[in-house]
Amino acid sequence: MRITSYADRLLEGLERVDFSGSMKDMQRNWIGRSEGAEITFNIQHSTSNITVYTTRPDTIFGVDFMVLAPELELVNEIKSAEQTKAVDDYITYVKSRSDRERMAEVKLITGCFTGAYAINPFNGKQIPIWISEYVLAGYGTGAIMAVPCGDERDFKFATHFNIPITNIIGEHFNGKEANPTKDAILENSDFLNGLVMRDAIKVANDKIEAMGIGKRKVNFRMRDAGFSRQRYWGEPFPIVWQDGVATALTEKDLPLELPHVAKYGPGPEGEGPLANITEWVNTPEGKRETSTMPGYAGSSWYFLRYMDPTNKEEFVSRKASDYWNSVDLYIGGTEHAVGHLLYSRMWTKVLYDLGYIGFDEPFKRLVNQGMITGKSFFVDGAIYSDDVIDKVIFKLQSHHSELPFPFVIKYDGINLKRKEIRGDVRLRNAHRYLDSNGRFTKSMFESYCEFEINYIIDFDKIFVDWDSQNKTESGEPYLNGIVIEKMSKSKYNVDNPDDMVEQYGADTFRMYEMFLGPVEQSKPWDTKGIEGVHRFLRKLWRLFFDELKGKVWNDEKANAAELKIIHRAIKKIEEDTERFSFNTAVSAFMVCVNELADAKCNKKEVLEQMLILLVPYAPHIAEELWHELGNAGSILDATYPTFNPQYLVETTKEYPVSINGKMRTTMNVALDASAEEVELLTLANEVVQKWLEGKAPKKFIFVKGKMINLVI
RNA sequence: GCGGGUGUGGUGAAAUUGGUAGACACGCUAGACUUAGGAUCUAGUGUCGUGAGACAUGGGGGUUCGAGUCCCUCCACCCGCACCA
Repeated sequence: MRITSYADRLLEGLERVDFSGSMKDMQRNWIGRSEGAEITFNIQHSTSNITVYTTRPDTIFGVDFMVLAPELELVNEIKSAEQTKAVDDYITYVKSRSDRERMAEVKLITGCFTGAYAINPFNGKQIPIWISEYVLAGYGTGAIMAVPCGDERDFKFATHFNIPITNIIGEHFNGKEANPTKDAILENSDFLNGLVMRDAIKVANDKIEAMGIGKRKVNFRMRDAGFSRQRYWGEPFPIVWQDGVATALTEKDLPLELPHVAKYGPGPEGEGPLANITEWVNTPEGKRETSTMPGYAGSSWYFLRYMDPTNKEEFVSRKASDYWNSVDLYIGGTEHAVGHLLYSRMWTKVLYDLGYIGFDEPFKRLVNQGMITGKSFFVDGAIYSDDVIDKVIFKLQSHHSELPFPFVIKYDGINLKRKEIRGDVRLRNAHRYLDSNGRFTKSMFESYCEFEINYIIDFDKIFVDWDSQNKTESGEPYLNGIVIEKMSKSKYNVDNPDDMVEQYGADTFRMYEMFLGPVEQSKPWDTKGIEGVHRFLRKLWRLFFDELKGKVWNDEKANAAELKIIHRAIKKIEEDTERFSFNTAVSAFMVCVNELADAKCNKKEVLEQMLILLVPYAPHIAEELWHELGNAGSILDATYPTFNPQYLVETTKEYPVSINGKMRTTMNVALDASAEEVELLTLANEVVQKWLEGKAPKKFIFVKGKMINLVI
């Protein structure tokens, strides 16, 4: 799927949407637009040439060598007779290395001289051509011009292989490290001499294009995406094949649905599971395509279908999509930043270009909820008895997913020995075995092991070896290798929400998630606090029904104090909800319920207002109590309460009184008192007089409605 | 390495515009009611100090009558990306 064709528009569209800065950065970074030039170099004693991509054509006179990706066919063409063996050996070496190894050993400098030379088109200088795995075949042209005085990797490469370095930036280059500046004045650079590099880029590009040896070029890091999967779960392609020709199904045969299958095994010759269902694959028109679409196919446009879900003619009518327009608010995680959220933006643009919808960005506003983090426990090594070391190590390396646990050992009581395992070893699901202080102690470890392993070994040794400083008050040792990280099945640090919903109900769970902290922040998951929210909902219920007395709610008229309580809540909850501050809104509900309980207010007039506010936070209990109050119809159709400021009007304020900025006492003063009146009251205050010690204050500061401060 | 974010009690956090730091909860300590409590209610709970008070928002500096909030600087942790020429 040619998402690269939309790269520029995907960048441009980011200017028009309300996404977080980091989300925009991640997408920009992923698209990875760079402006530069392609320059073609002739090769000495050869009719072939090399085209490199560079963003710094201004450094063309600092080129000391060229580097090709080892995979390029050109390498075999140009390698000299003397270097053939070395080049072939190097290519073999590169092929033997996995991507994993390459990534893990970025700092390892490897490479090989090809024996060939390129010619600098401006000064005719011979430039040795090397190959190295640090140049990627898939980006740009797979070839670079190396400028060691200005590029860190080029510099390290040159130093490693003793390639002489040309300095084109004078004192800006110290010979010890590259300087990637664009602000230096060029030297040793022929027609670019004396120019600031930033400006020289344009001059060099103009000259390169005028000479016909290259052209300006924009590159993207983003790649096109494969659009088929050898899997069962995914939309099937409405395509049949006959004699190698693909034909689309006619509309009367749509939609094409997945056939039901008994099992999902892979098909023959690496095909997907659908290939096993011959009665589905073989049609009179030919063989069906057996690959299915990737996950991002459906997720790229489902929100459009929601606008017109029963439409049998089109995926969405223009009338419906014009009415609903793009999504006003999307709440989702950053993990979709460069997948789903980029693909759906592209699809929307495609559908817009085809005229099917009238907007080209799917989501107007995007709020990223923070990740829920979990505690993971690690050990950096283990103690084994000799007879099982080999077995355990083998299991670690070859069956990592089946790894039982590094302490699965038979301890013979004598032959203990510490064996380092490469990398930390995760104690799977150890977070379920913590003491009340969240520590993984020796006794918790014992219950953990009974569950996981067959043999128990010398615990004291493990715990003491780990860190002898870690002791609980009772002297019990505990492990300290805790990492707070993303909660994830693959990290074995998850808690299943279903269990909590089972125990407390969906309202409690929902509200607790909101209560944890700001939506956009990542938060540690700790189920201890859930009790507080659950208690709140029970307390709310008791405003309506008493355990012994039954119904306690009544139809009495609310008094001023009660109206003040509920209107303060209306104001706060509405404001907090508007700014996505759900945690403080939940606390406002708690304050409201606490105050109503203290005031012994069980009045329907007040309570039903609160229930309507509560709908988005605890929908089930709100709906249920709404009906208990004798209301017909759903609470969802009730009118949202309107805040009335007159219930909150105050005539006096309890002012904080500070001396030199430090709060010393408070004073109740009428809100309409003048500054002069307040000053007299302040100076007469007992606490203030004590601090003044008979002296006159240097300065009196009064901020109406806020505070009083005396400088002495 | 580059980009983004976060640091406040024992814990999750609040403080929306520079104006009473710790709201609201969890946990903990007492007590009440109870055959019982994993129910409910009451009181207390940042640290030090008998007290008046002193010290407290990652560390250090600054601006201000006043700083969690603004400025400079350093540190730690988390999340992305990572040989992108």
